[in-house]
Amino acid sequence: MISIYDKKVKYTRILKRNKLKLTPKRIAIIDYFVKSGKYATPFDVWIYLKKNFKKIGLPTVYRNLEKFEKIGILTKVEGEENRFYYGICKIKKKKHHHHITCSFCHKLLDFDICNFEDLKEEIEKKTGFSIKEHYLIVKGICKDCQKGGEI
Amino acid sequence: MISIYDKKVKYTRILKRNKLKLTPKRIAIIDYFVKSGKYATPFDVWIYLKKNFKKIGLPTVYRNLEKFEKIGILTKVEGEENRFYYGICKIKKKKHHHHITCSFCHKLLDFDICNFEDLKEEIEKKTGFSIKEHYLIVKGICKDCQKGGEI
DNA sequence: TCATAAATAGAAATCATTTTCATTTAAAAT
DNA sequence: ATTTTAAATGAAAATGATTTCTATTTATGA
Repeated sequence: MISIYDKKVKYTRILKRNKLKLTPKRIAIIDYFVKSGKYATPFDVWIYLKKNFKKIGLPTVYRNLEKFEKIGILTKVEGEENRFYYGICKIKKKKHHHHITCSFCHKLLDFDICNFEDLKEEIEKKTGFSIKEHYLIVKGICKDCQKGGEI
Repeated sequence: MISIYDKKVKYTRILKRNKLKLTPKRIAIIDYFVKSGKYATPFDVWIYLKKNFKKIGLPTVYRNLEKFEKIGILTKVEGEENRFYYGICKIKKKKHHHHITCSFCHKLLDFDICNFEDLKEEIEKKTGFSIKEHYLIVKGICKDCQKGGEI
């Protein structure tokens, strides 16, 4: 098990390798995701950063999340209501996976269960399409929300 | 096989039954979907209506598409780039189905092939979620675009 | 320490969608 | 057929997520 400190070091190294400058805000953003372990919207991250920085713009958050996705430390997932979520993907490197979201608290989890390949050919035959990609979006109630009312 | 004329009559009847007034614009909107048989964005529909009506606002299209979905003559599907598509669903009444979209021309088709039930329990066990719904989103190249270059 | 390219703030732009409100209209009541 | 009235509409403005622009600031390599 890697410590949170080691994780931060690790992510910092990735920033350097990708020639991204190491700014306090970037460290705070990574920190946020490492600590929470959850998926969050740019707005969520912004709210968190405002506690620690007098000046912090929402565009900065958007820009950095986008860059972090590009270099592979965050994963971008389409969530509820046309909003995008970012998070550190738990599934190992690029392994095919899908997402499940909680309808109450909007929590987002990864899982690597999928049986799409069994269907692919049948769908191609029926629709005439040549299939390139697929996403399975699953919604339900997460463990926490099943117990405790709303959140 | 029902004629397009009969279809229009049928949809008109549904409007009446749902206490929606029969306006020329509503008829034109239904007409559009019956004729084209495709999924389209509110904007697409608006462009079409502008040819026949001097005054036609985009909000009117949005409002009507929303109502038509509510009473069941149209299906709303999330498509590419945060846009929603509406169309007359080919799959019979409320039968479980999914959607496939063309990455080139954004065409959208329904298909009723799905093997999610085989996975459900496994995902619930792994994530702790109680699953309520799922969507399979498939992307590829449609028959037309496979042949003829771009569109 | 300095030079410079990258990062940032703040404001404004975008773009799909929704709301508001005054006007028009379909259809129910007369 | 005419009146009544609730629903439908147009036009403008609001919304909300996201992006772009530009001037200023800052991390970092020389």
